[in-house]
Amino acid sequence: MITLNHRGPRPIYEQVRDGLRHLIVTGALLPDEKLPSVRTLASTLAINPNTIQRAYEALEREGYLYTLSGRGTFAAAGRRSDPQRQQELLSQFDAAAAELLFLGMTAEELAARLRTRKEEQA
Amino acid sequence: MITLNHRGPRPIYEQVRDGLRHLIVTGALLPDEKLPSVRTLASTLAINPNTIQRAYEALEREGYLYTLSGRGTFAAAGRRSDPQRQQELLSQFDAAAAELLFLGMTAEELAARLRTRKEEQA
Amino acid sequence: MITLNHRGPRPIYEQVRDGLRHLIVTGALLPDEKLPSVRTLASTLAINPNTIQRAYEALEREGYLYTLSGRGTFAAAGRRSDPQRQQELLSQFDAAAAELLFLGMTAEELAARLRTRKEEQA
Amino acid sequence: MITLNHRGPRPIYEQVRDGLRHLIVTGALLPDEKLPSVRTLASTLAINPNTIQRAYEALEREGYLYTLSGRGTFAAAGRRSDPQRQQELLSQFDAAAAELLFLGMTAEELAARLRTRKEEQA
DNA sequence: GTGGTCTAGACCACC
DNA sequence: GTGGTCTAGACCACT
Repeated sequence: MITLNHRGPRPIYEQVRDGLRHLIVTGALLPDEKLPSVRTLASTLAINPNTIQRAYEALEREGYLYTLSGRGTFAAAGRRSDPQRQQELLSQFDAAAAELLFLGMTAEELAARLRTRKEEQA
Repeated sequence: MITLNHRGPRPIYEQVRDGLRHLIVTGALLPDEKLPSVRTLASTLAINPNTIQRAYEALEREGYLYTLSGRGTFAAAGRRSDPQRQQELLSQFDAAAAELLFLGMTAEELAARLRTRKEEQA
Repeated sequence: MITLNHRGPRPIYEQVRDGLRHLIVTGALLPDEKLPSVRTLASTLAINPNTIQRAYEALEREGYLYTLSGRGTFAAAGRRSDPQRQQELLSQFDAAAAELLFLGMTAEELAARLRTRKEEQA
Repeated sequence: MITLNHRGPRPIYEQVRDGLRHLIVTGALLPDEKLPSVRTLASTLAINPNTIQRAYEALEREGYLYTLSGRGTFAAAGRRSDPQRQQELLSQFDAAAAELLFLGMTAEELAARLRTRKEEQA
């Protein structure tokens, strides 16, 4: 489920986009699983269908979703492409890791956390 | 060195704050090392001293800096505890890791990256 | 060989048509070489024979193919004149060239690419 | 100036996007030149501001435009980045060139056309 | 003034 | 039914 914060500066469509992306990359939505229709999700989240549409469109552009016209929207399988996005993620990963290490966590703790994550997704 | 992006929506002071924090947590600025004065850094980056001041204040509030009045501003040492910040960082770490794993990276690759990072900081 | 993208909005028959035209104009299919039958190609590509038929008809209309009834379908030779198509191709050529030059490629690089292309076809 | 075809399958926002991109890459809009405001261009073209906004948004994502908040939208300078777009353009360039050569144009004619293009942009 | 976001409601093509 | 596009009109933050 996706929770929205209507206050605050983050646009709703970004929150929806990031929430859906999270569901996909963590395996909560399996490859080729159908997502709710634009209208359904819109009424579930109590927002306008256009806003959902915008999130779907962004995720399709990024390759996390695909559309079969007239049939619906589906989760894509993982891939190696888009080096730019991968670079951005590695920067985020490094920055978070560096600060966590600075704050006293050990590399072993973080590696263990990685393994847990991997198992959950598998 | 800190690079600023004057275009784009991110406020300049956030970019300065994050850039300085990055220098501190990666060990580029050692504990108790003196930072450039507000005016010096402002002229180096060609921006308003108030903007620098705001970044310094934020980092001092977060505990990454301390100020000795009349002497200057200095990098703090790690090992402080701010559970909220730590929680936020772990979320960022998990999110980036999950997506990188989805995109085909292995947990081993990421763990190796952690070790490299740790050595650079040590 | 022709690769089809079943996702995405482009009709299949257009993809087949463009793929075949590409084989012909690059010399992969020589003039008067026999193309696979509608049924054969349909089963190779795992799509409906009607779709192949539609692509063949379009290419025959454009002059890239000819059909001998009862004998099969054959690649035509070049040097035909369809000023409208040529105009369209020149527009595409100009547009792609302009953007590539804008992105930093040099006219020499593109001219060299033309020569390579010509040699492959010869 | 941009001409729109309201009939036909091409979405209007794509026509606007491609038209503006063409103005930028051919040098009709110089780097850092201000584009008309969303509302102005919308009324000029007699379409809804949201449609213009969508075109501007796409071009900013692609790096052909940049926005200074509250100030306006400006043409970006050429760059080398986005290898994916460059690859796509090279494919279009090759496909158009191959068919033009097949139809009887010579590599010299096309190279001369490239030089003309380059001069116009310079 | 500028761009950015959101809502409401409509129409289309495809299945 | 599905996604995709467009219009109309509103509100926001920033300069």
